[in-house]
Amino acid sequence: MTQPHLPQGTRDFSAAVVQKRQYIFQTIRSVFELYGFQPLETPAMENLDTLLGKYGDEGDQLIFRILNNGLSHPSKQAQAREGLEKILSGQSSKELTERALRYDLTIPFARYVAMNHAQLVMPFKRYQIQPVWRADRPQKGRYREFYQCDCDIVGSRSLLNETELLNIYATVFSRLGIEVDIYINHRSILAALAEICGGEAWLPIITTAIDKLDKIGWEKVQEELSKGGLSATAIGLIQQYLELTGTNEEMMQALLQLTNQHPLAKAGSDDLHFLHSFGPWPAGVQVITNLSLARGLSYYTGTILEVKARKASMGSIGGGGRYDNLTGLFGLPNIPGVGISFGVDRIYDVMEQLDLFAAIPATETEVIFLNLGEQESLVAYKLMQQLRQQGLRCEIYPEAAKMDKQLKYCDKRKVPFAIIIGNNEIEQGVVKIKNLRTGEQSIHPVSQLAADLFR
RNA sequence: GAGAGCGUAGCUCAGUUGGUUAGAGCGUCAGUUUGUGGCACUGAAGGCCGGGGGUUCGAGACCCCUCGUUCUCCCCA
Repeated sequence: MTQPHLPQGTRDFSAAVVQKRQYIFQTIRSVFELYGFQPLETPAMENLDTLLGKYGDEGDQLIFRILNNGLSHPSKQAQAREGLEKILSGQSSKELTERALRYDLTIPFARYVAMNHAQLVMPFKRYQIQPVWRADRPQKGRYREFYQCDCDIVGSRSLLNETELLNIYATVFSRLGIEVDIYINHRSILAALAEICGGEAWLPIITTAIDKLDKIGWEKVQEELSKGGLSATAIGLIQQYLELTGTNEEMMQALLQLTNQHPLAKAGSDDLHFLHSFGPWPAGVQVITNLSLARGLSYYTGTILEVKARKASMGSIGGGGRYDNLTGLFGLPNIPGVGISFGVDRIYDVMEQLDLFAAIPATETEVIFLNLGEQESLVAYKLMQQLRQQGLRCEIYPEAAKMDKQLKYCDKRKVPFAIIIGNNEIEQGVVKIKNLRTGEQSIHPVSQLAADLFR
């Protein structure tokens, strides 16, 4: 018998961790609801078809696939072998796997909207807090099972939606006490850049390269661009683009000059200008135009945003953007949408790094009844139930162990009060309350117990 | 998909250039104290040194394989 262990990249959460995580969930949920979003839950698994092709080639590789059942049945074996050949040659195989664990919450949401649009009141605002799974190699801040908290608005092109999302980010991180930079950029600006560099086809190469600027520096970005086949002139232009600095106002002006008033650049710059007009943001929150922000997911078409914690070493703790035609993938064209996501597991790690959990009130047991024997424990049990009725968190020690041991248990559990009911107390119709913090003991008539405890 | 580090008691870790019977702190259990915790003292239990193979008179240590884990790149929350 070997030691049991967890699947790679997953975790158990002990009581203290769960309470802190719940605090984060609750903060996010309450802000979502404050802004008028309604909850949605979707299944852990989706049909593989629903997910494939939505996240790029690398994303497809990271989808956890679920093996079909019943493959060993004689009637299925030939198909299964056929399927295996497909898998081995890098294709996907319906014969072996037709379902997969969800990779994010956005695509299942798009699937839901496509299926239910007739019933939905547009613009439709939903939030969703559920785990997602990715077959990534785990490392710091990266897990194979983690929670996302998404909120999206579909059926509206208004920039007020982006404004709402920025405010949701600002409110949540302000309430959690995390100082953040919210970076924003616009796909139209990147598209303009690509067109000037030779056409739309260059967009993926340019975006993936410049997205790494902060991490690998211009030299390496330049290398990657030239490997990707861009001309020296184009690379020179991109360099000028990335060197634009200053306030949003200044950057946008320089951008328009650089792109020769390209209409796409103008459109993007107008949007960013609008979003910047909504400050000031809460203390500790900054909204910053970052022209090197690109984001990998290909379905974004408008505003894109990403959140980084200022004082922590951690990748992005949130991200999102506008997509014009996500439900088009499921046969429902022309439904625009915009949404953001919170990465709870990374937010937790950041808060742990920065020691921001101090203020969370714990919900622990307030009273433990000591067990001094069979008869005594029955009396204690009845009293305990009365206190529970009144909302006091109580427990009884389940075994008539030595009092020494029971008190040590109370001590370790950090319970503030122990109640002692033995023969003596029963005969006199009283209970003894011991304050574990001070060591003081007091005698109370049974009828007075609740009143005295709540005082 | 590519690369690096680390696996010794329940936990955190020592363990010298390879050398007797593998250690500490914390935790657990028992006792000092049969109805009174925290502190202290005494004692006990607890290890195939991740697994397999190899080198050697001798391996926790060195080599190979493997599993697990952490981290970096890629990508992402």
